[in-house]
Amino acid sequence: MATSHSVPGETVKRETVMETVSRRIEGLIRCGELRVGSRLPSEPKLAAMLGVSRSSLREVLKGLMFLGLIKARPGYGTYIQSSLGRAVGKQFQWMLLLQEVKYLELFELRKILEPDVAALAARRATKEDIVRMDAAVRGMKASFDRPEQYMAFEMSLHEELAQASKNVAVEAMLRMMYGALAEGRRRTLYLIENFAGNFRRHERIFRLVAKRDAAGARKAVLEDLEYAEGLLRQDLEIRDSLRMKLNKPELELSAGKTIEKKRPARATKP
Amino acid sequence: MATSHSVPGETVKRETVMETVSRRIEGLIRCGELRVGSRLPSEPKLAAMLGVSRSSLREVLKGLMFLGLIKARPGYGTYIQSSLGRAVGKQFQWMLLLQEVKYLELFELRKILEPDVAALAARRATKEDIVRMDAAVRGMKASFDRPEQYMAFEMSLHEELAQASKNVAVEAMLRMMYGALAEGRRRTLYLIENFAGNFRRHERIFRLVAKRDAAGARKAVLEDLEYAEGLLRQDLEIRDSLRMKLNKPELELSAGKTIEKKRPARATKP
DNA sequence: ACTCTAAGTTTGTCGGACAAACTCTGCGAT
DNA sequence: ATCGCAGAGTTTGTCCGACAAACTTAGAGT
Repeated sequence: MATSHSVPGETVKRETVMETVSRRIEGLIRCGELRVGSRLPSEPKLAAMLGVSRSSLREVLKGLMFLGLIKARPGYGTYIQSSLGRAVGKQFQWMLLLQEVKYLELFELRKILEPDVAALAARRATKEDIVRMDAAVRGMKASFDRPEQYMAFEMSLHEELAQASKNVAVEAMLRMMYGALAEGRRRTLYLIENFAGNFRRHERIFRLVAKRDAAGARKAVLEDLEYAEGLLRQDLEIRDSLRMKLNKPELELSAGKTIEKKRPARATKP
Repeated sequence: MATSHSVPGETVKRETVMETVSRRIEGLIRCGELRVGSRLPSEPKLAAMLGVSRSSLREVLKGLMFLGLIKARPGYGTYIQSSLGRAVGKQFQWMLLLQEVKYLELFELRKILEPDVAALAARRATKEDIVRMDAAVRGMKASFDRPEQYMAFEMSLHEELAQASKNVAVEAMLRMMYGALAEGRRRTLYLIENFAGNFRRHERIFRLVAKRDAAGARKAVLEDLEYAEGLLRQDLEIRDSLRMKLNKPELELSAGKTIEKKRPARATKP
């Protein structure tokens, strides 16, 4: 690498429109003109204000949409969204998809984060938080025969715990991980042969948090994670030994396959 | 697709082109057609393959660029990037900008993550990792009179520690935090009156990691973080008491005075 | 063998046009 | 007076075509 020695000419690196517009919008937020919930001017107006074309502006807005910063609705407008929306953490999903991150690495991260989060929750959870956690636990108990519903309630319990930590940064981090883990959890779902045991561990976590036992909650979470990690290791070993490859290519790059639309088929290139 | 008519009562919510294209590209990655370093077909070709216009495709690609998944260069092409590029973590910067996350919350997160990361690094760092960390420490020692350079070397040390943990997920998380913290660190820079003390704590961390003393490294990192947190609290108190407002609006939204006939005046009632 | 020009490819930006989706108003019926 | 519904108006979604800018590559010239 070492591309830092580009001494000759000091490559000016002209600012692209994307950077310009992004910086201007950042300026609007910084000076208080825009905040969470604010409505942006319509695209033609904003484009005129920023001195760029609507096409270029739209590309930037689309980028901000992917980041979950704004949300646009036809006929309504574009609004600045709370960053805790569901869009947070797409990057981690892509990393998993590209196999840059292994599931076991995510579990190691969980073992670092979640015990302390539970400890924070034990100290800071409000009565309302505890009520919602209780609802999640009851939901789990009533869903032993519906695995997907059970997992949904378990995820809900984890999210409530994150929220009870009263730390938005921690909550955002956990949301990222959970988003990435969602698929993995679906794959290991069939491995949970013992719902009663899983439920017992989670109920114990909830009870300890409700009792404000930070140390106990921390320990209980760690135990649960180590059990789940064991399941994942089993799953990975099975997959490794079988080497099953049932990937169905959805689209080949080398084929000029087009989607039929209501528009007349364009003359495909030679 | 053939979603021309919708079944009453079942809001179909037609899939937008953005979702379609994003899903198709995900499929290309999933089936192995695209991987890190791969080159995407040129925009006109890819647009034809996916059956969408280049404009729509470009908006999606721009979104993926904001996520750091791809990088485009004029006259060269568009390539799938490693997620560990610098683009990871923009979301956290926006969250900070929108004041949804407080700096103190980030420090709480750091106190959860970094001690364990240092412990991991102490166990897993390669000789090369240690050499690079040593270089960073030496750089710090030689930059007492150049604050910005000193901070750069300190940041480098933190990044090397993250890399030495040999956990990409952990590394990505830390990179996000550091990206968001960069601005905050710049603001608290003038508060570091004692570079020698700061250096001593960091050098101690490095020595413990090099000695494979995981427990010691964990404790040393926690101490450093608590010292830095103290500095941040001082800074915040000063700002709070002064209430300095020197924000210069870069652009007014209400510039368009041509709207006279009807003022929308949406109150955005809760 | 080297340099520089030229062509070709690819992304960046622009402008306009129309469709789709939504909000809001106002009219009419109950 | 209240409710329902159609219409107008606004805003985003998608498409098309064109040109500029930036880069790669190949070839001509020295």
